Amino acid sequence: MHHMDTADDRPLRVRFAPSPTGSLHVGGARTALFNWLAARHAGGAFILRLEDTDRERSTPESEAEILRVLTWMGLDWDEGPFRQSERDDIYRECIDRLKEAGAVYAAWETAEELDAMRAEARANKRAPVVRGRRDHTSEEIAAFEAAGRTPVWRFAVPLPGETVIDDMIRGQVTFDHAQIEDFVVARSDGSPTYNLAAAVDDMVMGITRVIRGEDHISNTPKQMLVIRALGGEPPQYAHVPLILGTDRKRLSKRHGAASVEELEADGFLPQPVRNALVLLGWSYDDKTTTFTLDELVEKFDVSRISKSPAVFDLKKLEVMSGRYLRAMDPAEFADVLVGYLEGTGYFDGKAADAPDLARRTAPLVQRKMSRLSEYDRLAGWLYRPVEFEPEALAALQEDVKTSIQCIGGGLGRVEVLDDFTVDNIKDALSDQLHIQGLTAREFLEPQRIAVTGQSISTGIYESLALLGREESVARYRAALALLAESWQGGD
RNA sequence: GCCCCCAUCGUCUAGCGGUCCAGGACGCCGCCCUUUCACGGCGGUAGCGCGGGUUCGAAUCCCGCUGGGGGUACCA
Repeated sequence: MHHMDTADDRPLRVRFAPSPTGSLHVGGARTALFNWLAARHAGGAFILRLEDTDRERSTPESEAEILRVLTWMGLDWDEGPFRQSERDDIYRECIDRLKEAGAVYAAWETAEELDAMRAEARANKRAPVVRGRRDHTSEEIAAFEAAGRTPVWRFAVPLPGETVIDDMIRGQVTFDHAQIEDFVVARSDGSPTYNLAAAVDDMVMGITRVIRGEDHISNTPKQMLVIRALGGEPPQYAHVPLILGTDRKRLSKRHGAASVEELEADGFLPQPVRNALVLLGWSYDDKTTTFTLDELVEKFDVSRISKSPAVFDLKKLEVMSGRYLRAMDPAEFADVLVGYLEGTGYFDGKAADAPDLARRTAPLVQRKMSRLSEYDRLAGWLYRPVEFEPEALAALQEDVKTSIQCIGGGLGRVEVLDDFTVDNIKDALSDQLHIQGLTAREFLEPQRIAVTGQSISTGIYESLALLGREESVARYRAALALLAESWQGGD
Protein backbone atom coordinates (compact mmCIF):
# COMPACT_ATOMS: atom_id res chain seq x y z
CA MET A 1 0.00 0.00 0.00
CA HIS A 2 2.80 2.37 0.76
CA HIS A 3 4.74 3.37 -2.27
CA MET A 4 8.41 3.90 -1.80
CA ASP A 5 9.71 7.01 -3.41
CA THR A 6 12.29 5.24 -5.45
CA ALA A 7 13.10 6.16 -8.97
CA ASP A 8 11.84 3.70 -11.51
CA ASP A 9 13.65 3.04 -14.75
CA ARG A 10 13.49 6.67 -15.87
CA PRO A 11 15.27 9.55 -14.18
CA LEU A 12 12.84 11.66 -12.21
CA ARG A 13 11.48 14.75 -13.92
CA VAL A 14 9.06 16.94 -12.00
CA ARG A 15 7.61 20.32 -12.70
CA PHE A 16 6.08 23.28 -10.93
CA ALA A 17 3.43 24.88 -13.08
CA PRO A 18 1.82 27.95 -11.53
CA SER A 19 -0.44 30.28 -13.44
CA PRO A 20 0.89 33.83 -13.20
CA THR A 21 -2.30 35.43 -11.99
CA GLY A 22 -1.09 36.76 -8.66
CA SER A 23 1.69 36.41 -6.17
CA LEU A 24 2.80 32.96 -5.08
CA HIS A 25 0.63 31.82 -2.21
CA VAL A 26 1.69 29.54 0.60
CA GLY A 27 0.09 26.47 -0.94
CA GLY A 28 1.82 26.99 -4.25
CA ALA A 29 5.11 27.61 -2.51
CA ARG A 30 4.82 24.33 -0.68
CA THR A 31 4.00 22.50 -3.90
CA ALA A 32 7.09 24.05 -5.47
CA LEU A 33 9.17 23.02 -2.47
CA PHE A 34 7.91 19.44 -2.58
CA ASN A 35 8.69 19.18 -6.27
CA TRP A 36 12.11 20.73 -5.88
CA LEU A 37 12.95 18.43 -2.97
CA ALA A 38 11.77 15.36 -4.86
CA ALA A 39 13.98 16.35 -7.79
CA ARG A 40 17.04 17.12 -5.72
CA HIS A 41 16.58 14.03 -3.61
CA ALA A 42 16.54 11.79 -6.63
CA GLY A 43 19.07 13.72 -8.64
CA GLY A 44 16.34 14.47 -11.17
CA ALA A 45 15.22 17.61 -12.95
CA PHE A 46 12.97 20.39 -11.69
CA ILE A 47 11.18 22.15 -14.51
CA LEU A 48 9.41 25.48 -14.25
CA ARG A 49 6.44 26.15 -16.48
CA LEU A 50 4.11 29.13 -16.46
CA GLU A 51 0.55 28.18 -17.30
CA ASP A 52 -0.58 31.41 -18.85
CA THR A 53 -3.18 30.18 -21.30
CA ASP A 54 -5.65 32.51 -19.63
CA ARG A 55 -4.57 35.68 -21.38
CA GLU A 56 -6.99 37.79 -19.42
CA ARG A 57 -5.66 37.07 -15.97
CA SER A 58 -2.00 36.31 -16.59
CA THR A 59 0.41 39.19 -16.13
CA PRO A 60 4.15 39.62 -16.63
CA GLU A 61 4.35 41.23 -13.20
CA SER A 62 2.96 38.14 -11.59
CA GLU A 63 5.35 35.95 -13.50
CA ALA A 64 8.32 38.04 -12.41
CA GLU A 65 7.12 37.93 -8.83
CA ILE A 66 6.76 34.15 -8.84
CA LEU A 67 10.28 33.74 -10.22
CA ARG A 68 11.62 36.16 -7.66
CA VAL A 69 9.94 34.38 -4.76
CA LEU A 70 11.13 30.96 -5.89
CA THR A 71 14.64 32.30 -6.01
CA TRP A 72 14.21 33.89 -2.60
CA MET A 73 13.19 30.49 -1.27
CA GLY A 74 16.30 28.98 -2.77
CA LEU A 75 14.41 26.87 -5.30
CA ASP A 76 16.32 26.85 -8.56
CA TRP A 77 15.02 25.22 -11.71
CA ASP A 78 16.88 23.17 -14.26
CA GLU A 79 14.71 23.89 -17.28
CA GLY A 80 12.48 26.79 -18.20
CA PRO A 81 10.75 28.92 -17.38
CA PHE A 82 8.54 27.74 -20.21
CA ARG A 83 5.47 29.75 -21.07
CA GLN A 84 2.44 28.03 -22.50
CA SER A 85 1.64 31.22 -24.37
CA GLU A 86 4.78 30.58 -26.42
CA ARG A 87 3.97 26.97 -27.20
CA ASP A 88 0.78 27.44 -29.11
CA ASP A 89 1.99 25.58 -32.18
CA ILE A 90 2.68 22.48 -30.10
CA TYR A 91 -0.83 22.46 -28.69
CA ARG A 92 -2.44 23.10 -32.06
CA GLU A 93 -0.55 20.25 -33.58
CA CYS A 94 -1.72 17.94 -30.81
CA ILE A 95 -5.27 19.13 -31.25
CA ASP A 96 -5.00 18.27 -34.93
CA ARG A 97 -3.73 14.85 -34.05
CA LEU A 98 -6.69 14.35 -31.74
CA LYS A 99 -9.02 15.37 -34.55
CA GLU A 100 -7.40 12.93 -36.94
CA ALA A 101 -7.67 10.18 -34.38
CA GLY A 102 -11.33 10.95 -33.88
CA ALA A 103 -10.74 11.55 -30.18
CA VAL A 104 -12.37 14.96 -30.25
CA TYR A 105 -15.39 16.40 -32.01
CA ALA A 106 -16.70 19.80 -32.94
CA ALA A 107 -19.40 20.98 -30.57
CA TRP A 108 -21.78 23.75 -31.58
CA GLU A 109 -23.86 24.19 -28.45
CA THR A 110 -24.46 27.71 -27.30
CA ALA A 111 -23.83 28.82 -23.72
CA GLU A 112 -27.58 28.76 -23.13
CA GLU A 113 -27.93 25.23 -24.41
CA LEU A 114 -25.06 24.13 -22.20
CA ASP A 115 -26.62 25.74 -19.15
CA ALA A 116 -29.92 24.08 -19.87
CA MET A 117 -28.26 20.71 -20.29
CA ARG A 118 -26.48 20.96 -16.97
CA ALA A 119 -29.50 22.35 -15.15
CA GLU A 120 -31.64 19.50 -16.37
CA ALA A 121 -29.14 16.88 -15.29
CA ARG A 122 -28.91 18.50 -11.90
CA ALA A 123 -32.68 18.59 -11.56
CA ASN A 124 -32.75 14.87 -12.23
CA LYS A 125 -30.01 14.26 -9.68
CA ARG A 126 -27.57 13.22 -12.31
CA ALA A 127 -24.04 14.40 -12.93
CA PRO A 128 -24.18 17.75 -14.76
CA VAL A 129 -21.99 16.58 -17.60
CA VAL A 130 -22.05 17.95 -21.09
CA ARG A 131 -22.13 15.64 -24.09
CA GLY A 132 -22.27 17.59 -27.29
CA ARG A 133 -24.44 16.64 -30.21
CA ARG A 134 -22.46 14.76 -32.80
CA ASP A 135 -25.21 14.10 -35.25
CA HIS A 136 -25.49 17.47 -36.92
CA THR A 137 -26.24 17.25 -40.62
CA SER A 138 -23.91 18.94 -43.03
CA GLU A 139 -26.69 21.42 -43.76
CA GLU A 140 -26.90 22.38 -40.11
CA ILE A 141 -23.18 22.81 -39.92
CA ALA A 142 -23.16 24.89 -43.04
CA ALA A 143 -25.83 27.07 -41.48
CA PHE A 144 -23.78 27.52 -38.29
CA GLU A 145 -20.78 28.51 -40.33
CA ALA A 146 -22.78 30.85 -42.48
CA ALA A 147 -23.95 32.50 -39.28
CA GLY A 148 -20.32 33.07 -38.36
CA ARG A 149 -20.20 30.51 -35.56
CA THR A 150 -17.13 28.43 -34.82
CA PRO A 151 -17.23 25.29 -32.69
CA VAL A 152 -15.25 24.32 -29.63
CA TRP A 153 -13.60 20.93 -29.72
CA ARG A 154 -14.62 18.51 -27.04
CA PHE A 155 -12.90 15.33 -26.01
CA ALA A 156 -15.08 12.31 -26.70
CA VAL A 157 -14.88 10.59 -23.34
CA PRO A 158 -15.20 6.84 -24.05
CA LEU A 159 -18.38 5.31 -22.67
CA PRO A 160 -18.73 3.15 -20.79
CA GLY A 161 -15.42 3.19 -19.06
CA GLU A 162 -13.36 4.41 -16.14
CA THR A 163 -9.97 5.93 -15.51
CA VAL A 164 -7.96 4.98 -12.47
CA ILE A 165 -5.31 7.20 -10.96
CA ASP A 166 -2.65 5.25 -9.12
CA ASP A 167 -1.86 8.09 -6.81
CA MET A 168 1.35 7.93 -4.78
CA ILE A 169 -0.36 9.55 -1.82
CA ARG A 170 -3.96 8.45 -2.10
CA GLY A 171 -3.74 5.03 -3.64
CA GLN A 172 -6.15 4.11 -6.42
CA VAL A 173 -8.74 6.73 -7.21
CA THR A 174 -11.33 5.69 -9.75
CA PHE A 175 -13.41 7.98 -11.96
CA ASP A 176 -16.38 6.62 -13.84
CA HIS A 177 -16.43 8.13 -17.33
CA ALA A 178 -20.12 8.77 -16.90
CA GLN A 179 -19.08 11.45 -14.42
CA ILE A 180 -16.58 13.10 -16.72
CA GLU A 181 -18.02 15.45 -19.25
CA ASP A 182 -16.78 15.85 -22.79
CA PHE A 183 -14.42 18.60 -21.71
CA VAL A 184 -13.34 21.34 -24.05
CA VAL A 185 -9.89 20.88 -25.46
CA ALA A 186 -9.83 23.77 -27.93
CA ARG A 187 -11.78 26.98 -27.55
CA SER A 188 -13.80 28.38 -30.41
CA ASP A 189 -10.85 30.58 -31.34
CA GLY A 190 -8.70 27.48 -31.61
CA SER A 191 -6.68 28.15 -28.48
CA PRO A 192 -5.95 25.26 -26.10
CA THR A 193 -7.57 24.95 -22.69
CA TYR A 194 -5.75 24.15 -19.48
CA ASN A 195 -6.50 20.43 -19.55
CA LEU A 196 -5.11 20.11 -23.06
CA ALA A 197 -2.02 22.25 -22.53
CA ALA A 198 -1.11 20.75 -19.18
CA ALA A 199 -1.48 17.20 -20.47
CA VAL A 200 0.49 17.89 -23.63
CA ASP A 201 3.27 19.64 -21.75
CA ASP A 202 3.59 16.91 -19.16
CA MET A 203 3.89 14.42 -21.99
CA VAL A 204 6.16 16.42 -24.27
CA MET A 205 8.41 17.58 -21.48
CA GLY A 206 8.88 14.03 -20.35
CA ILE A 207 7.52 14.68 -16.88
CA THR A 208 7.66 11.43 -14.96
CA ARG A 209 5.88 12.58 -11.84
CA VAL A 210 3.30 15.26 -11.23
CA ILE A 211 3.17 16.55 -7.66
CA ARG A 212 0.37 19.06 -7.34
CA GLY A 213 -2.48 20.19 -5.10
CA GLU A 214 -5.46 17.98 -4.48
CA ASP A 215 -7.67 20.59 -6.07
CA HIS A 216 -6.46 19.21 -9.40
CA ILE A 217 -7.44 15.63 -8.82
CA SER A 218 -10.63 15.81 -10.86
CA ASN A 219 -8.60 17.17 -13.79
CA THR A 220 -6.25 14.25 -13.69
CA PRO A 221 -8.43 11.64 -15.45
CA LYS A 222 -9.07 14.17 -18.22
CA GLN A 223 -5.38 14.76 -18.69
CA MET A 224 -4.68 11.05 -18.63
CA LEU A 225 -7.30 10.58 -21.33
CA VAL A 226 -5.65 13.23 -23.48
CA ILE A 227 -2.19 11.78 -23.05
CA ARG A 228 -3.34 8.29 -23.89
CA ALA A 229 -5.26 9.48 -26.92
CA LEU A 230 -2.03 11.05 -28.09
CA GLY A 231 -0.24 7.75 -27.67
CA GLY A 232 1.61 8.76 -24.54
CA GLU A 233 1.97 7.25 -21.12
CA PRO A 234 0.69 9.35 -18.19
CA PRO A 235 3.19 10.27 -15.48
CA GLN A 236 2.95 9.14 -11.87
CA TYR A 237 0.69 11.39 -9.87
CA ALA A 238 0.94 12.58 -6.28
CA HIS A 239 -1.88 14.83 -5.14
CA VAL A 240 -0.95 16.66 -1.97
CA PRO A 241 -3.60 17.81 0.51
CA LEU A 242 -4.52 21.47 0.55
CA ILE A 243 -3.43 24.02 3.10
CA LEU A 244 -6.30 25.50 5.10
CA GLY A 245 -6.79 28.69 7.06
CA THR A 246 -7.76 28.62 10.73
CA ASP A 247 -11.42 28.46 9.67
CA ARG A 248 -10.60 25.22 7.85
CA LYS A 249 -11.29 26.79 4.50
CA ARG A 250 -8.75 26.74 1.78
CA LEU A 251 -6.05 29.28 2.60
CA SER A 252 -6.56 32.56 0.78
CA LYS A 253 -5.80 36.26 0.98
CA ARG A 254 -8.44 36.93 3.57
CA HIS A 255 -6.55 34.75 6.05
CA GLY A 256 -3.68 37.26 5.98
CA ALA A 257 -0.07 36.49 5.13
CA ALA A 258 -1.22 33.95 2.58
CA SER A 259 1.54 34.77 0.11
CA VAL A 260 5.25 34.25 0.40
CA GLU A 261 5.70 37.86 -0.57
CA GLU A 262 3.84 38.91 2.56
CA LEU A 263 5.84 36.55 4.75
CA GLU A 264 9.01 38.07 3.38
CA ALA A 265 7.73 41.58 4.03
CA ASP A 266 6.77 40.50 7.55
CA GLY A 267 10.40 39.78 8.24
CA PHE A 268 10.57 36.03 7.89
CA LEU A 269 13.69 34.49 6.42
CA PRO A 270 13.58 31.80 3.73
CA GLN A 271 14.99 29.06 5.94
CA PRO A 272 12.22 29.07 8.56
CA VAL A 273 9.60 29.61 5.87
CA ARG A 274 10.82 26.52 4.08
CA ASN A 275 10.95 24.58 7.32
CA ALA A 276 7.42 25.55 8.30
CA LEU A 277 6.05 24.85 4.84
CA VAL A 278 7.61 21.45 4.44
CA LEU A 279 6.07 20.36 7.73
CA LEU A 280 2.59 21.11 6.47
CA GLY A 281 1.59 17.68 5.27
CA TRP A 282 4.97 16.05 5.48
CA SER A 283 6.98 14.69 8.38
CA TYR A 284 10.15 12.72 8.65
CA ASP A 285 9.59 10.93 11.93
CA ASP A 286 7.93 11.44 15.30
CA LYS A 287 10.49 13.92 16.62
CA THR A 288 12.39 16.00 14.11
CA THR A 289 11.00 19.47 13.51
CA THR A 290 13.92 21.47 12.20
CA PHE A 291 15.89 20.67 9.11
CA THR A 292 18.61 22.30 7.11
CA LEU A 293 18.07 22.38 3.37
CA ASP A 294 20.59 19.60 2.91
CA GLU A 295 18.81 17.46 5.45
CA LEU A 296 15.52 18.02 3.67
CA VAL A 297 17.02 17.01 0.35
CA GLU A 298 18.37 13.89 1.95
CA LYS A 299 15.25 12.92 3.88
CA PHE A 300 12.36 14.10 1.73
CA ASP A 301 10.15 11.34 0.45
CA VAL A 302 6.78 11.71 -1.27
CA SER A 303 5.50 8.56 0.39
CA ARG A 304 5.56 10.34 3.74
CA ILE A 305 3.20 13.08 2.63
CA SER A 306 -0.03 13.06 4.61
CA LYS A 307 -3.46 12.57 3.07
CA SER A 308 -5.34 15.06 5.18
CA PRO A 309 -5.33 18.83 4.81
CA ALA A 310 -3.31 20.98 7.22
CA VAL A 311 -4.17 24.29 8.86
CA PHE A 312 -1.48 26.90 8.44
CA ASP A 313 -0.48 28.32 11.82
CA LEU A 314 1.50 31.53 11.62
CA LYS A 315 2.43 31.21 15.27
CA LYS A 316 4.44 28.12 14.53
CA LEU A 317 6.30 29.92 11.77
CA GLU A 318 7.09 32.69 14.25
CA VAL A 319 8.57 30.24 16.70
CA MET A 320 10.73 28.64 14.04
CA SER A 321 11.75 32.03 12.78
CA GLY A 322 12.73 33.23 16.24
CA ARG A 323 14.82 30.17 16.86
CA TYR A 324 16.50 30.52 13.52
CA LEU A 325 17.30 34.19 14.13
CA ARG A 326 18.79 33.47 17.55
CA ALA A 327 20.95 30.70 16.19
CA MET A 328 22.45 32.92 13.53
CA ASP A 329 26.00 34.15 13.62
CA PRO A 330 25.81 37.69 15.12
CA ALA A 331 27.62 39.32 12.23
CA GLU A 332 25.43 37.60 9.70
CA PHE A 333 22.36 38.54 11.68
CA ALA A 334 23.43 42.18 11.66
CA ASP A 335 23.87 42.07 7.90
CA VAL A 336 20.50 40.48 7.35
CA LEU A 337 18.77 42.87 9.73
CA VAL A 338 20.24 46.00 8.19
CA GLY A 339 19.51 44.65 4.73
CA TYR A 340 15.92 43.99 5.67
CA LEU A 341 15.45 47.43 7.21
CA GLU A 342 16.97 49.07 4.17
CA GLY A 343 14.74 47.05 1.90
CA THR A 344 11.62 48.09 3.75
CA GLY A 345 12.60 51.75 3.70
CA TYR A 346 13.08 51.91 7.44
CA PHE A 347 15.94 54.36 7.19
CA ASP A 348 14.16 56.73 4.86
CA GLY A 349 13.93 60.12 6.48
CA LYS A 350 16.15 59.10 9.37
CA ALA A 351 19.61 60.34 10.25
CA ALA A 352 22.45 59.36 7.94
CA ASP A 353 24.00 57.16 10.59
CA ALA A 354 20.77 55.22 11.17
CA PRO A 355 22.02 52.05 9.41
CA ASP A 356 25.08 52.20 11.58
CA LEU A 357 22.99 52.57 14.70
CA ALA A 358 20.90 49.62 13.59
CA ARG A 359 24.02 47.53 13.21
CA ARG A 360 25.12 48.42 16.74
CA THR A 361 21.73 47.47 18.15
CA ALA A 362 21.64 44.17 16.32
CA PRO A 363 23.17 42.19 19.21
CA LEU A 364 20.60 43.70 21.57
CA VAL A 365 17.60 42.59 19.54
CA GLN A 366 18.81 39.28 18.16
CA ARG A 367 17.64 37.23 21.12
CA LYS A 368 14.38 39.10 21.43
CA MET A 369 12.68 38.89 18.11
CA SER A 370 10.84 36.25 16.20
CA ARG A 371 10.79 38.15 12.95
CA LEU A 372 12.72 41.05 11.53
CA SER A 373 9.67 43.29 11.36
CA GLU A 374 9.66 43.45 15.15
CA TYR A 375 12.76 45.59 15.12
CA ASP A 376 10.89 48.83 15.47
CA ARG A 377 8.84 47.56 18.37
CA LEU A 378 12.07 46.76 20.20
CA ALA A 379 14.43 49.51 19.15
CA GLY A 380 12.29 52.12 17.44
CA TRP A 381 12.53 54.36 20.49
CA LEU A 382 16.19 55.00 19.66
CA TYR A 383 15.33 56.73 16.43
CA ARG A 384 12.79 59.25 17.63
CA PRO A 385 11.75 61.31 20.64
CA VAL A 386 9.94 59.34 23.34
CA GLU A 387 6.38 58.46 22.52
CA PHE A 388 4.70 56.62 25.35
CA GLU A 389 2.74 53.56 24.42
CA PRO A 390 -0.69 54.01 26.01
CA GLU A 391 -0.42 50.76 27.98
CA ALA A 392 3.09 51.55 29.12
CA LEU A 393 2.09 54.98 30.35
CA ALA A 394 -0.96 53.53 32.03
CA ALA A 395 1.30 51.10 33.89
CA LEU A 396 3.33 54.01 35.24
CA GLN A 397 0.26 55.95 36.21
CA GLU A 398 -1.26 53.06 38.03
CA ASP A 399 0.90 53.92 41.01
CA VAL A 400 2.25 57.35 40.26
CA LYS A 401 4.00 57.80 43.56
CA THR A 402 6.03 54.61 43.29
CA SER A 403 6.81 55.30 39.66
CA ILE A 404 8.16 58.70 40.54
CA GLN A 405 10.25 57.22 43.31
CA CYS A 406 11.73 54.61 41.00
CA ILE A 407 12.44 56.98 38.16
CA GLY A 408 13.71 59.66 40.51
CA GLY A 409 15.93 57.12 42.21
CA GLY A 410 17.29 55.96 38.90
CA LEU A 411 17.87 59.49 37.72
CA GLY A 412 19.82 60.31 40.85
CA ARG A 413 22.30 57.56 40.06
CA VAL A 414 22.44 57.92 36.34
CA GLU A 415 23.08 61.66 36.24
CA VAL A 416 26.17 61.42 38.39
CA LEU A 417 27.79 58.50 36.56
CA ASP A 418 31.05 59.50 34.99
CA ASP A 419 31.81 56.49 32.90
CA PHE A 420 28.53 55.71 31.19
CA THR A 421 29.07 52.05 30.43
CA VAL A 422 26.69 49.12 30.60
CA ASP A 423 28.48 47.65 33.61
CA ASN A 424 28.55 50.89 35.54
CA ILE A 425 24.91 51.57 34.84
CA LYS A 426 24.01 48.08 35.95
CA ASP A 427 25.98 48.43 39.20
CA ALA A 428 24.49 51.79 40.00
CA LEU A 429 20.90 50.77 39.33
CA SER A 430 21.31 47.48 41.17
CA ASP A 431 22.58 49.34 44.17
CA GLN A 432 19.71 51.77 44.00
CA LEU A 433 17.03 49.11 43.85
CA HIS A 434 18.52 47.57 46.98
CA ILE A 435 18.39 50.84 48.75
CA GLN A 436 14.76 51.31 47.79
CA GLY A 437 13.97 47.74 48.79
CA LEU A 438 12.31 46.83 45.52
CA THR A 439 12.48 43.83 43.26
CA ALA A 440 14.23 44.13 39.95
CA ARG A 441 10.97 43.96 38.13
CA GLU A 442 9.37 46.67 40.24
CA PHE A 443 12.30 48.99 39.99
CA LEU A 444 13.52 48.43 36.47
CA GLU A 445 10.22 48.49 34.60
CA PRO A 446 9.58 52.17 35.29
CA GLN A 447 13.10 52.95 34.09
CA ARG A 448 12.46 51.14 30.86
CA ILE A 449 9.21 52.92 30.24
CA ALA A 450 10.61 56.32 31.18
CA VAL A 451 13.49 56.00 28.76
CA THR A 452 11.93 54.11 25.88
CA GLY A 453 8.24 54.78 26.29
CA GLN A 454 7.71 51.06 25.71
CA SER A 455 7.05 48.08 27.92
CA ILE A 456 9.11 45.83 25.69
CA SER A 457 12.46 46.99 24.44
CA THR A 458 16.11 46.24 24.33
CA GLY A 459 17.66 45.57 27.75
CA ILE A 460 17.49 48.58 30.03
CA TYR A 461 21.23 48.81 30.81
CA GLU A 462 22.19 48.55 27.18
CA SER A 463 19.47 50.95 26.23
CA LEU A 464 20.75 53.64 28.58
CA ALA A 465 24.34 53.15 27.48
CA LEU A 466 23.32 53.45 23.85
CA LEU A 467 21.42 56.64 24.54
CA GLY A 468 24.29 58.29 26.40
CA ARG A 469 24.10 60.11 29.68
CA GLU A 470 22.85 63.42 28.46
CA GLU A 471 19.92 62.06 26.50
CA SER A 472 19.12 59.53 29.21
CA VAL A 473 18.92 62.24 31.84
CA ALA A 474 16.74 64.35 29.61
CA ARG A 475 14.33 61.47 29.10
CA TYR A 476 14.21 60.70 32.83
CA ARG A 477 13.38 64.33 33.55
CA ALA A 478 10.68 64.46 30.90
CA ALA A 479 9.04 61.35 32.26
CA LEU A 480 9.18 62.71 35.77
CA ALA A 481 7.59 65.96 34.68
CA LEU A 482 4.81 64.10 32.93
CA LEU A 483 4.10 62.01 35.99
CA ALA A 484 4.20 64.95 38.36
CA GLU A 485 1.59 66.57 36.23
CA SER A 486 -0.78 63.63 36.37
CA TRP A 487 -0.21 63.30 40.09
CA GLN A 488 -1.23 66.87 40.74
CA GLY A 489 -4.08 66.36 38.33
CA GLY A 490 -5.35 64.03 41.04
CA ASP A 491 -5.85 61.09 38.71
C1' G B 1 -27.59 18.03 -6.48
C1' C B 2 -23.51 14.90 -8.56
C1' C B 3 -18.27 13.10 -8.28
C1' C B 4 -13.66 12.65 -5.51
C1' C B 5 -10.87 12.95 -1.02
C1' C B 6 -10.06 13.26 4.24
C1' A B 7 -10.96 12.19 9.77
C1' U B 8 -5.30 11.06 16.46
C1' C B 9 -4.48 16.76 21.74
C1' G B 10 -6.76 23.93 20.05
C1' U B 11 -2.74 23.47 15.78
C1' C B 12 1.26 20.45 12.97
C1' U B 13 1.96 15.41 13.50
C1' A B 14 4.17 9.93 15.04
C1' G B 15 1.39 5.56 14.83
C1' C B 16 0.81 0.96 9.19
C1' G B 17 -3.15 -5.43 14.59
C1' G B 18 -0.29 -6.63 20.44
C1' U B 19 5.84 -2.95 22.47
C1' C B 20 -0.05 2.88 22.91
C1' C B 21 -4.37 3.34 29.73
C1' A B 22 -1.36 6.86 22.33
C1' G B 23 4.76 9.64 21.49
C1' G B 24 6.88 14.52 19.77
C1' A B 25 6.43 19.81 18.47
C1' C B 26 3.71 24.66 18.85
C1' G B 27 0.16 27.05 21.95
C1' C B 28 -1.67 27.45 26.89
C1' C B 29 -0.80 27.00 32.51
C1' G B 30 2.81 26.63 36.54
C1' C B 31 7.81 26.69 38.44
C1' C B 32 13.05 27.90 37.81
C1' C B 33 17.10 30.92 35.68
C1' U B 34 18.80 36.03 34.29
C1' U B 35 18.28 41.31 40.61
C1' U B 36 14.59 43.81 33.87
C1' C B 37 10.50 42.76 29.28
C1' A B 38 12.69 38.80 26.26
C1' C B 39 15.53 34.26 25.79
C1' G B 40 16.46 29.60 28.06
C1' G B 41 15.38 25.16 31.41
C1' C B 42 11.78 21.97 33.93
C1' G B 43 6.87 20.24 34.78
C1' G B 44 1.65 20.17 33.63
C1' U B 45 -2.89 20.55 30.40
C1' A B 46 -5.28 18.34 26.22
C1' G B 47 -6.74 13.75 21.49
C1' C B 48 -7.87 8.28 18.63
C1' G B 49 -15.72 11.94 15.74
C1' C B 50 -20.02 8.15 16.39
C1' G B 51 -22.12 3.21 15.63
C1' G B 52 -21.59 -1.58 13.96
C1' G B 53 -18.48 -5.52 12.54
C1' U B 54 -13.62 -8.76 11.77
C1' U B 55 -10.02 -10.60 15.49
C1' C B 56 -7.65 -13.89 21.23
C1' G B 57 -6.47 -8.58 20.60
C1' A B 58 -8.09 -2.28 16.74
C1' A B 59 -6.07 4.41 16.94
C1' U B 60 -4.52 0.81 13.35
C1' C B 61 -8.68 -3.68 8.89
C1' C B 62 -14.13 -3.58 6.83
C1' C B 63 -19.16 -1.24 6.57
C1' G B 64 -22.48 2.66 7.78
C1' C B 65 -23.26 7.48 9.87
C1' U B 66 -21.65 12.23 11.00
C1' G B 67 -18.36 16.10 10.14
C1' G B 68 -14.77 18.70 7.05
C1' G B 69 -12.39 19.74 2.34
C1' G B 70 -12.02 19.83 -3.04
C1' G B 71 -14.18 19.66 -7.92
C1' U B 72 -18.39 20.43 -10.85
C1' A B 73 -16.37 26.79 -16.94
C1' C B 74 -14.74 28.11 -24.12
C1' C B 75 -10.34 29.68 -15.41
C1' A B 76 -6.20 27.38 -14.08
